[in-house]
Amino acid sequence: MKLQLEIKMNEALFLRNPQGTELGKNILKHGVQLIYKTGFETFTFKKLAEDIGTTEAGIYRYFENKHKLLVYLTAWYWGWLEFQISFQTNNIKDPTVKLKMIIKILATDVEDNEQTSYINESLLHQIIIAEGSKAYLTKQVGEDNKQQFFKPYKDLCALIGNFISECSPKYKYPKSLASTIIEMAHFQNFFMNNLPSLTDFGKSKEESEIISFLNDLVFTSLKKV
Amino acid sequence: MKLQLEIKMNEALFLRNPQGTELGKNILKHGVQLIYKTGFETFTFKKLAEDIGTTEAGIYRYFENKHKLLVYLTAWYWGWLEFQISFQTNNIKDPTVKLKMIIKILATDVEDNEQTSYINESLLHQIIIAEGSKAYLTKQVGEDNKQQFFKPYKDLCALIGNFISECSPKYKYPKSLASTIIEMAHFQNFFMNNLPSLTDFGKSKEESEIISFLNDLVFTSLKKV
DNA sequence: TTTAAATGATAGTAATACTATTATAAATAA
DNA sequence: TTATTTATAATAGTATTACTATCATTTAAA
Repeated sequence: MKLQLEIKMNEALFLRNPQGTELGKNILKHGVQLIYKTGFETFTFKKLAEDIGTTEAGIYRYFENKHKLLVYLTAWYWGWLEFQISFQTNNIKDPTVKLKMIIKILATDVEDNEQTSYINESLLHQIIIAEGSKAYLTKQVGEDNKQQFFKPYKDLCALIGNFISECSPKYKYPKSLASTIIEMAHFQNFFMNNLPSLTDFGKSKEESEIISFLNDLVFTSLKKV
Repeated sequence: MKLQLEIKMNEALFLRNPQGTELGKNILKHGVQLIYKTGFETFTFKKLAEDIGTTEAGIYRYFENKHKLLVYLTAWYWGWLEFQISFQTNNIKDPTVKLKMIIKILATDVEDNEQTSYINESLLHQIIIAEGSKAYLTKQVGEDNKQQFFKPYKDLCALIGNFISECSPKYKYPKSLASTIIEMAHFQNFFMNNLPSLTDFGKSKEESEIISFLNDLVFTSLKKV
């Protein structure tokens, strides 16, 4: 049995549902590849169209502009990740164990390059590390937020925050600690690979060290006071 | 006595030293204002030229492109901040007290809008919060790093890392904790104001709470094990 | 089989991100 | 003081980006 995972996306993110057509899926697939390859700044719909073998106008029928595409991809990623987490931590009761697993999932490169989906999650994970913040670090963040574009991210953050509170009901900053974990799982990875002196992992470049760092950070904070 | 603070900048960041001429200073001054107002994405040299009352070509004589200007401003900011820190924590011996002060400086909005300098540090601080990461979240980060564009940021991080090690010599992740503090001082502020459910400060919107959060994060981590 | 939906092909516009040239004003050195 | 460098202004021009519009054709659904 091969099950195609279709993540329900916020309809305001696109003009035409890209998950519903061939061209749409190609936009997502090649979009991920091209953004990964060239970076978001130099990525254009024209280049993407050439890559796919369609026209610029064709892509504009799906996405209003490249910012929307980026927000779409990040939303897709967070939705996908929450699914991964709920799947992998299913049946685990101990919130401490659960939190540890979440940290590991967050900070581990996605290798499982399953071709089930039109989106290469491994590349998308790299995109989120390097470009993800740009989805909200804009002047339109308020508008975008009103339209619920960041809901998957906020949901994940809330989920993690709840486990933190379960672990340590008296801890005062569960949500901020949750967003810190998420952001740092990515930033420490980016730093390790690109600005290594900002981390303690520059030599080894092992993501396992990032996991240790985050575990230390979280579980000393939660040590029942 | 009114002393003009001139921060020595990496020469590869500009074509002509903007701190040395009137137009140059205007580019910095109005550049900060305009980036603050419109956001980095919609900011262009043309608009900046109109603002200043000069021409696009005039600005290109100082900066190769807007990315270089952003990197310049971030480098200036980190240089300025390190000066602020070394000034304000001078004569303090206890590394714990020092670290606390640094966290406070990092997470406190710059209000002191002194007109000594052509750069409005208060606005620049806001720019760093919202746009700062874009200086290094690019495909050219490796090149830019080779040219030492991020040295002021790395120096500050090293400085904080050293205080962390002084506080707690056995702590294993001083640099990563330092970069986490720096980044989170800004990100939690951005989240608090724009995506409040990612923090625990959405109601109050008090930066003092961010400081408490960071202090808790750091000093539980450093509790002599 | 009709009709609608999706795509392709082509064109066009305004703004962006630059480069180049030439003239002029202001500061500085001889 | 004049000569000369340095900084700026004025203008023009190009390639690319970020779109919008139109119409023909293919594909799929009713």
